[in-house]
Amino acid sequence: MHPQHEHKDCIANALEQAISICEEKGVRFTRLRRSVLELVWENHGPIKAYDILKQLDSDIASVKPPTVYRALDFLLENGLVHRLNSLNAFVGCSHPEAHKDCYFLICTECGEAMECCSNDLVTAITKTGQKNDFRPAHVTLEITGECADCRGAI
Amino acid sequence: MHPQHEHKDCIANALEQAISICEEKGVRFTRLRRSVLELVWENHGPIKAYDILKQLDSDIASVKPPTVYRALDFLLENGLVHRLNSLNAFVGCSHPEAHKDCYFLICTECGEAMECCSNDLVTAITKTGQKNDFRPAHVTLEITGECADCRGAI
DNA sequence: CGTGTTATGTTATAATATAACAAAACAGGA
DNA sequence: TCCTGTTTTGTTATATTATAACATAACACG
Repeated sequence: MHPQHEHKDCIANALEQAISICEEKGVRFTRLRRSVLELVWENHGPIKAYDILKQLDSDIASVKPPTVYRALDFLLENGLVHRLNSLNAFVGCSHPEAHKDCYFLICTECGEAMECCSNDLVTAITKTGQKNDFRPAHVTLEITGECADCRGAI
Repeated sequence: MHPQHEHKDCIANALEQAISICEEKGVRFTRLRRSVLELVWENHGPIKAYDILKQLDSDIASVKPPTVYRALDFLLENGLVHRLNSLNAFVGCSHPEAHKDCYFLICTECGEAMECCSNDLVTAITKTGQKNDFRPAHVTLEITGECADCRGAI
């Protein structure tokens, strides 16, 4: 699903963006929040809260669930990560500067989640809202299936 | 969100459809499965597994979680209910004869979930799959926001 | 350097879901 | 009918995901 790119670069890039976004918004990008975001990106795919917990635990001493959930809440609120409801998992947002409704192609084979935007989808959803006299606040669109790589590999 | 219709009718209708679908598929629509489907419909909105559990418990003696989850799994597999991932809840499918990808407008005010189908959305999703060389298996599309009734009521 | 605010630590527990095995109900042929 | 394999349900235990509530620490800024 992803070419063999320098993943370190995208982690570094995500962190830099996070720093500048938080600065701009006047919110604190603390060490903990940074560590969590880092772990999310290092994982390179959807990661679960308790897996973050475990990984933090090996670094720092005895981290408890609320610590992780609070950091994740912060990251969600500030558009730095997305939550995948169908997996109870989290992924880094790949365009946090313009964080908005987007959708995910989730491969059930390799577990990767590809973040996408589509104007067609956005307009379709907007129209839908208007037709039903409904004011959308948040969209969850998750498509599970098989990605090209995994299909090819069979 | 829903006109004052005879809700009993739609429960009865849902049960009849369930019976005929199960018969057609050669699967067993047992008393338990029927009770669970009934409770889902009676609730008239998304209902959680443990609420079903509680309600069954008052009827029959001491129902345990697996009982409910197994019945829900059956109903999901046979297209009789949908699962709303963003709520961890379940709703009856309003067109089980043609159960397929559809989406939900979920009002955060009244909690109702409106099931919709939209060809525009289906085509947009299909196109998206093709463009990304991804073979979609299942689509979760849940839009939270405010429905006309609730907005009007303010 | 005090003080209010924001963030983190800590304990406990709530809410959601499944594994694994036992008992029962059912279906279909001998 | 009754045997037998299959499907369903019961039961116990436990895994997984998430939050409430209150204590302590870190920070920001006058």
